[in-house]
Amino acid sequence: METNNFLAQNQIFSHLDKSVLKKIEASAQKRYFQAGEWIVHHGDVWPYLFIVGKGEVTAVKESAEGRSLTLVAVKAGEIFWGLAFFLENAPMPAGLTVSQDCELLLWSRETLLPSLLENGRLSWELSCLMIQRVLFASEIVEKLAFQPVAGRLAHLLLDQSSDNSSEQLPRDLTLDEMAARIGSTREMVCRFLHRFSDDGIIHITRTEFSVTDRKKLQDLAQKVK
Amino acid sequence: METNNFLAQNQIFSHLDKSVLKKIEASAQKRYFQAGEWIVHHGDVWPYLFIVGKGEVTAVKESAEGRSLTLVAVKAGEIFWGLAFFLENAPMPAGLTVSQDCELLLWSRETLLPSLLENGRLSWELSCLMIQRVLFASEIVEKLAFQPVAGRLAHLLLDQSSDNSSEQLPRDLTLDEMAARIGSTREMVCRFLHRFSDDGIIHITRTEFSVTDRKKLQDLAQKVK
DNA sequence: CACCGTCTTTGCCTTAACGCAAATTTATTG
DNA sequence: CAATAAATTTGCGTTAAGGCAAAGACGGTG
Repeated sequence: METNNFLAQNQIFSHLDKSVLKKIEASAQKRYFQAGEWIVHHGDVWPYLFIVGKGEVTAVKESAEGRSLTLVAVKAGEIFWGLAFFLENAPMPAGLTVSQDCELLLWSRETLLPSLLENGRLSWELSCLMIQRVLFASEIVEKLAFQPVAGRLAHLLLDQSSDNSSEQLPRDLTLDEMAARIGSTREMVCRFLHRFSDDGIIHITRTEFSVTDRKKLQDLAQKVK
Repeated sequence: METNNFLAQNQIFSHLDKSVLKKIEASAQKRYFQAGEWIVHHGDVWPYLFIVGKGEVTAVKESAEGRSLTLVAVKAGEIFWGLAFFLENAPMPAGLTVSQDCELLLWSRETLLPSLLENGRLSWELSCLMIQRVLFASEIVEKLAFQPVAGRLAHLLLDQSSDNSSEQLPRDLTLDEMAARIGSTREMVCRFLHRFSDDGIIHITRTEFSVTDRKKLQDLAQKVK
């Protein structure tokens, strides 16, 4: 089974004995979802922890009036959970939706809890993982509270282009998706993209974009006005 | 020692054997701080976990231009930590400051980690605690992203007055402090307080306030425009 | 190729939020 | 009680952000 290998590569499970790993692996359910499907809706009680085998899952908050905010994208090899996995009967504060067709390996609370209680290291690693997510949330808060839209967008563009300095990159997010990630609207994103373009910071076409002045973009992202 | 009892009352430690508890308790340092002092500044690497014995500690994010956002208030009996307790060399994403003279019982990473690794239950409880904090952060995000200032302020007022329906309550937060909790400014808070008052939702004097129309206030807090 | 649905772009207008400065009130301390 | 500091309140002007609507642009698909 290649899955064995797959699990062992994960930060959380990597320190377990082979035997324990096998037991845990055997107790997992495999589930498949298609892009656009909801795995869980906001408010549901969902006591599962999962690792993404293939594809991508995103956690999304939604306001009554359709606006939404993407909190995190969980990619292949990464772990995520329903709140009720930890806190019984706690409803999801955000929904989970599938951004790319995916395969999940998931455990219910009852299934995994015994292993967690027996293995201090396993629980510890889980704590560390959660801390990383706390950190991530903390950044979102900071940006929402202090950075104006321009700064948040600049940040997003930097993430997207990572280090690929000045290459042409496909625009694989729609304006609505970008807006959802930075907590704004389609129109705002569009305007700022073109403003950046006018200022010679990025170059943009309908299908591609490239960062021409990475430094200025970083300045914008830093400016914690 | 009454401290023994104190620790045992905590969610995290309550399930430990007396012997383990004693060992953990013995390994803690006691530290005292005065209101206004900083325990750690944003950006510092601080590998400690602590429980508040007396007083209150708050976690605060600050922008370059003096504006600040209070993330959480840690009260007596509650636990908090520096990021580096979990992630080596990770700098604090927020500072910790003392809102009321306090006594902390704290452990360094090296001190407590062995106990965590040995005791699955202890690590697990810690995970659960962190999840509660994640949840809290998630609410902050939601409010910042979707709720206008009025809604966030309404929320704060409801928290402050908890269930004490229509009693007169002391105004123990300054406008600046309120502003810091909802991510806005002194002036905004002042204006909305008086607007609420004009609308007959609250009654307010310089030193006290009371909620006269709890339902309307809840409506405002709900309105996830 | 014509049609449809989705996405992007832009102009125009409204509102929310903020910053500054000044006036006023309250608290504190010698 | 005077003097000073801190906190509150208000007016006024500015900017950021958003909503609506209409006009392109594009990619399919029949």
